[in-house]
Amino acid sequence: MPPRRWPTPMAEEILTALDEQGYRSTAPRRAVAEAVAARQHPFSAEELYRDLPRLGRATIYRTLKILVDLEVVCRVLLEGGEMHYQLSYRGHHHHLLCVECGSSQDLIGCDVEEMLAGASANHGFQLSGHRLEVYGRCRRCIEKTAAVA
Amino acid sequence: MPPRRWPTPMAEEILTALDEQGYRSTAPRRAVAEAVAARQHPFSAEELYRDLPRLGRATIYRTLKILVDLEVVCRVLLEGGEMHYQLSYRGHHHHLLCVECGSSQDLIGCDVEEMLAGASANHGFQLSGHRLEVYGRCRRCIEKTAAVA
DNA sequence: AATCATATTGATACTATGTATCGGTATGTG
DNA sequence: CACATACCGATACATAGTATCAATATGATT
Repeated sequence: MPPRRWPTPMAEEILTALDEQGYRSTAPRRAVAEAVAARQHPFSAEELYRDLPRLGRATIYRTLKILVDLEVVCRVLLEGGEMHYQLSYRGHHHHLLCVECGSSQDLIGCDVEEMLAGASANHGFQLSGHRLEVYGRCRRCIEKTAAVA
Repeated sequence: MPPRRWPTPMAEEILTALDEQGYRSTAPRRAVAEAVAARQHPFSAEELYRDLPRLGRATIYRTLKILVDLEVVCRVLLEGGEMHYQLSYRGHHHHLLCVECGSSQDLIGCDVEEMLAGASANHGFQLSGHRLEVYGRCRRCIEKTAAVA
């Protein structure tokens, strides 16, 4: 087993992003960075709060908001309408959300933007943004079911 | 001016849809149907409640939920995350939402489904649904700005 | 038209997901 | 090490719903 690094590499990236924008390095923010980095699946703000009960609820929401602004974390809207958060690479992208295990993977090879631009133009509509979430079952969950049957 | 019809044609369609599914015709439902039909733009449940203060809040939400299930009304997610509702034709479709005037128009000539199916397959992902909202400025608002300048 | 099973209502309380305020504290800059 | 201020946590408030439940309205039946 390799030695445990502290802070975790992903958490460190978050903290670096904060520092670059002039945000102060505080204990609550370091704790949030670690907790966010440790999550494998999209999580709700309240779940994060439960992970970090010694922090104030407002601090959780405030910090998440900053991280979303910095595009270090992105928001993911579940099928039922619940808002979840997830560590993310910067830049606009979409998610394939597994409704069974809750996992998320980035959707690549899908030029929605271009298609929307064309369709919008036909409506005389000046496109400024969009939101797209895709729901279904991931490969792992499909295989799990197949194995049982 | 043509004579005012009562109930309004659109409201009548809503009430017919309810009746067809065995829902009872009640004064609150008739009031909601009229209020929904009278709305030109997507509206929030709370706005509808303000329009109909004599109805209970729960009734507003309950009735909206039924209408959404019947696909007579559809849910529209605004850019800021607020959920709005809108009278709608049945079947899955998407919206072009004007961030300036709040209007909504159905997006046609955009085969998102097909594109998503292909992209999902490449990820070994079994598609079951998606959510897409498009934000920008409608033709009317673009022209309004152009006229001023 | 009166009866009656039950679908529906509205009041209320509760959950979830945030935002605003504000006195007190920690940070990092000079 | 002083100090301005960014940040914190507690609290209250706002919005968007859902759950419960006693009281009532509906429509089917007689």
